[in-house]
Amino acid sequence: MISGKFAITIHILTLLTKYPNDFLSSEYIAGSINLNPVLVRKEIANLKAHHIVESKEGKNGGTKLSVDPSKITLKEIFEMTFETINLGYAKNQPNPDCPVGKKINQNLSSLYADMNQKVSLQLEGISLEDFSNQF
Amino acid sequence: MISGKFAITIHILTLLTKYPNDFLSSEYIAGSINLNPVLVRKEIANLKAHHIVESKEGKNGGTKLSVDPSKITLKEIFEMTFETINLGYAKNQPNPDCPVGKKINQNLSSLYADMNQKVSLQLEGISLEDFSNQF
DNA sequence: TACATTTGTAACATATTTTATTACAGTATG
DNA sequence: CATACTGTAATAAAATATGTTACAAATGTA
Repeated sequence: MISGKFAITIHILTLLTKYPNDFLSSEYIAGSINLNPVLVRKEIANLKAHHIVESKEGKNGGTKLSVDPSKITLKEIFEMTFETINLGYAKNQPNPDCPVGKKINQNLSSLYADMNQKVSLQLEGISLEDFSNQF
Repeated sequence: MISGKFAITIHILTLLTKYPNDFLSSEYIAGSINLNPVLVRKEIANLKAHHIVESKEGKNGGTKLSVDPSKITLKEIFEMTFETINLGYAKNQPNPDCPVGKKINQNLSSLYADMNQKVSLQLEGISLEDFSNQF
């Protein structure tokens, strides 16, 4: 999994929104992000799985948006990248004999769930078109 | 830097809140978190720098809260751990000749700033005491 | 048809970040 | 003065993220 997936994905989608009629190659996109084309293709594979872009193989191939950028929000993009807001958990099984250790992850989970809800509400209000218009 | 700093710090502070009259050793705290005591001491060093805990060296030493847990909020704790909500940036200098590459980080920054504001508002409403009372 | 170009994907390599360990000087307690 | 702590640096190990190479399959075009 790529972290910073969201940032990369937004970058890709913004480019596709700017050139809605062209199939952009992963090489071209990678040139704008300054990232390895293979990583770009991996993120595109994810977007394809969510049916928001389509690719054409072979010569003059590439990728283009397959949805209306005014119809998709940053919240959906956020969710497509499998990202969630969280500030970490106790990774090493905390001590179950300690009242705090026993419940810490559960309580953090519920805190993070609330954080995600707040952020989702915000992201829901921003369409890909809105975001792209800033450029 | 420790990631999951927030989670570790909250864990430490919750324990200290539960035993407000004792100096807890880093070994004891590490036992609840199931983490290396040195890492616990590093996080405590940070808390000390923010004057919210105090430590005693030597035999029977340890750490205790030095503030009223009803007076400190998760927002302050969040900020003490130097964490911010962000979903990544273009790390490799994106292409400045591309209108998107040129502004992507700036636009992401501003998006993330809004996210942080939303989250901060939420965390501001939860005191350390509130959080600890869940255990 | 043959060639060039591009996606799709796997396998592997490198770099970065996190987490853990070891070590030991300094400090308080009894 | 022995013991049990903190404080901190140096180092090691593990985990994660990112980059590279390679190549099959697809597709447009000369």
